[in-house]
Amino acid sequence: MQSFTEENYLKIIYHLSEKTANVQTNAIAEQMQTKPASVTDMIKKLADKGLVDYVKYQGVTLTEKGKQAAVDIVRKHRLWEVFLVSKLNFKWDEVHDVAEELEHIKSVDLIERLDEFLGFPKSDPHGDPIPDKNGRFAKTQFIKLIELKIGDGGTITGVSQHSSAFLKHLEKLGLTLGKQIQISDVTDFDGSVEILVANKQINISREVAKHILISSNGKN
Amino acid sequence: MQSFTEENYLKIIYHLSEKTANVQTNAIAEQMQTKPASVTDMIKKLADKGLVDYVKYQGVTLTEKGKQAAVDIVRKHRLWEVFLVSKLNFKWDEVHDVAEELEHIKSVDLIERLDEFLGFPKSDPHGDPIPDKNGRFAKTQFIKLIELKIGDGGTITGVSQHSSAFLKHLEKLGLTLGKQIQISDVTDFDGSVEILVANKQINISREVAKHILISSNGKN
DNA sequence: GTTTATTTTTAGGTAAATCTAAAAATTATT
DNA sequence: AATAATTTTTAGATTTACCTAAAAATAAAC
Ligand SMILES: [Mn+2]
Ligand SMILES: [Mn+2]
Ligand SMILES: [Mn+2]
Ligand SMILES: [Mn+2]
Repeated sequence: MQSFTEENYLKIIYHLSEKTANVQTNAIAEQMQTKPASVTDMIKKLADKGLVDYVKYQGVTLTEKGKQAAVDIVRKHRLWEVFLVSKLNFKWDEVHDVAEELEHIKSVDLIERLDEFLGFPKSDPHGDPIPDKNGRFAKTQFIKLIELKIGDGGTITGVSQHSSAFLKHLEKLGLTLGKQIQISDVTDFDGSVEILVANKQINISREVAKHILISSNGKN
Repeated sequence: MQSFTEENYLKIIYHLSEKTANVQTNAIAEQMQTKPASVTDMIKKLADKGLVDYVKYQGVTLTEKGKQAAVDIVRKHRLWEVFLVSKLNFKWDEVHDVAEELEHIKSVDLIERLDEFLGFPKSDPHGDPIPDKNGRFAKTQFIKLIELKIGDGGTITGVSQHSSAFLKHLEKLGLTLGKQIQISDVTDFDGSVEILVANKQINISREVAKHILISSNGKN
């Protein structure tokens, strides 16, 4: 059984592992909003518990056991986010902090029943996939909106940025999950993208386009 | 903002306050499953924070501020218990430990929305009243089943014992909240009580009868 | 009203998770 | 390859919530 803090470390290491195999001390410290010295201490503890493989100065990788623990927390986090949005009418930009606490409630029964209550959702309010109780993810095929060509279209199925500011901005633009979009034009000057959504033409910055994930219908 | 531990202390002091005005160190230690020395440490901290009034060797009483904090936790605990039973199909004997964790989630928004989602329940699965967001309890008029006379009847509206063993036993006897009962006889020999419930005569021990709360219809 | 028992507090210490400041290892730059 | 910059680790403290053992205060019994 892990402490809250250990669980938070495991989850962060898990997410950082998607970018680089060996996760660095400083990267963890930044995410945990703590100091590198503290991270080194915790890494040693996690290594002792067999949750990470650790070679001094070389960063860490999750062991199978550590990965399972991490995925379990991700599962809980995302299921709670679904609960907050679909049952308690939270907005998608309001759920993260609360889920950050709820994910640590320890009861296998609770999370299985919650999963059932929610109808076994496959993704959370930000489009992120929810692993099943065995830790398996449904395969997802996303492409960044920025990578689409003029004439390409698809459905908004996720975001790769979870800040409240970004999510509120998308909402104002009408760019929420499930919306159909099509690329009308790409501006040479600033890389901004002209898209057709709900029969309206809107312009979004390159920065915004980078963080919208599309399940593509291919060319049109 | 209080820590989990501080919150647990406040809640326990609150419950013990219902029996005696000045709550003793040893009583707190027993409930917290810790040692009296640890309790003294924590009491000092709570006194420093203005949550309890403390006179050495004389026990503690909650200040207005401490009482509010305690009632707030009781509110969360009971609302979560309702959620677990009414939405996730937990049994009334399975909810306590999980609610013990959930009650510490810090989000005013969350608990107000949960309250609304549950339809502003007035009592929890054990019949205990749920304070509103201002900390006010609806008045309740309970009488212990053991105190009823032959011929008296009423509705089961609460229990004063929350152990899983007791609750499972009640369930097996068909003595759940809302059931109508009437006293048929009281045995001189062992003080056990003969009652009529759902058209059946059953016998319950004095010990069981002590912990069932009835809203009485008076004599019959 | 002493003596005894109980309750409560103090003294001193441990473990978890953090910190700052300084040392060591690794990586990048000339 | 030597020097500089960056990253990471150690050393030594701090805070929170505990503990045990011993001392002090209060309550109960004789
Ligand atoms: Mn968390
Ligand atoms: Mn999410
Ligand atoms: Mn609790
Ligand atoms: Mn209850």
